[in-house]
Amino acid sequence: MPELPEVEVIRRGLAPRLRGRRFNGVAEGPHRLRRQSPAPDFSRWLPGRRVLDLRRRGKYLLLDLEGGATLLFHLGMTGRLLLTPGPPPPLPHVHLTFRLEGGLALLFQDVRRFGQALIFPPGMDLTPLEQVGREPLSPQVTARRLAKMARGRFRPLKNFLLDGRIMAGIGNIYASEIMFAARLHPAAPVGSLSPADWRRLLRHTRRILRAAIARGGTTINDYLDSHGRTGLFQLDLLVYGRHGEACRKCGAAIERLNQGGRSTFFCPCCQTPGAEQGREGRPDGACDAPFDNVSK
DNA sequence: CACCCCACCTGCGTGC
DNA sequence: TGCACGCAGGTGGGGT
Repeated sequence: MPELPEVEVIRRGLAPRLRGRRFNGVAEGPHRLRRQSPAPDFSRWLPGRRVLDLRRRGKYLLLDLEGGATLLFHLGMTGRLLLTPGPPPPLPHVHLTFRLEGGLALLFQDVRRFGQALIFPPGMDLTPLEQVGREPLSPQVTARRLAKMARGRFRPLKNFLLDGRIMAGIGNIYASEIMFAARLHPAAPVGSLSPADWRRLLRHTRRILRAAIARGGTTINDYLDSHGRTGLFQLDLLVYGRHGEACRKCGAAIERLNQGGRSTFFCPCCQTPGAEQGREGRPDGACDAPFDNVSK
């Protein structure tokens, strides 16, 4: 579930309440996450240590602890980090309960258990981050660099966007939204994009990620922030989950495509392969749609 | 190396 | 009502 914007919203929600706060202890649930440190490791490095800062890398959330240890979280598809002021409520699927000073409890709840919670002792490499690509919201990513990484490659644009080793943090929802905004077809071989395509793609990537953060993320089914609140960006989605509905720009029916076992949503009219040049300068809604599309 | 595919889980909506 | 099936925001390991 949580992509870059959702993890960033969680980070911003937790940071002011966790900074400077000491961990007391940890309790495990009956089931383990896909990757989860053994309880003795948490017990060794958490109790008595203060949280110095919270960082995000891609979809990973990192808590820097006093003394140099790092607590790393990944929320997988359905993970939540909930901070409760008092005794934690008896919620289902809570796999870790971190107790902090002042009576706070940080709960890791995850229905599908694809999430990760790992403690790294001081000085140890954060191995999960080694493969994480550059931050799309940082100047480290440039259109030129993306074009270079795509040169000579034939993989579909959608797969390229979802490849976290290239740009970190883009998931299935925002990939579709970004390609729609940039008017690029999800199956387009990445090596075929022009420099202008890459500039447009990066510009919309940043715009959409920032807008989603400002809206508190996207809640489809499960996502809640650290206060237990939903996001609002689902109201701004233009293609994701809108299979069969009318494109908001041209009226054509949004289509669903299966790429690598995952759904991609796109407008067959606005995102026609190779049609970009011919459309420059034309207003929205002026693509050559098949006819029964300005409807509903 | 580049790329594909499935496994890992539970829950929910749909259609028969 | 019940049941089978498909699908869901993520990685990561193994195969071609």
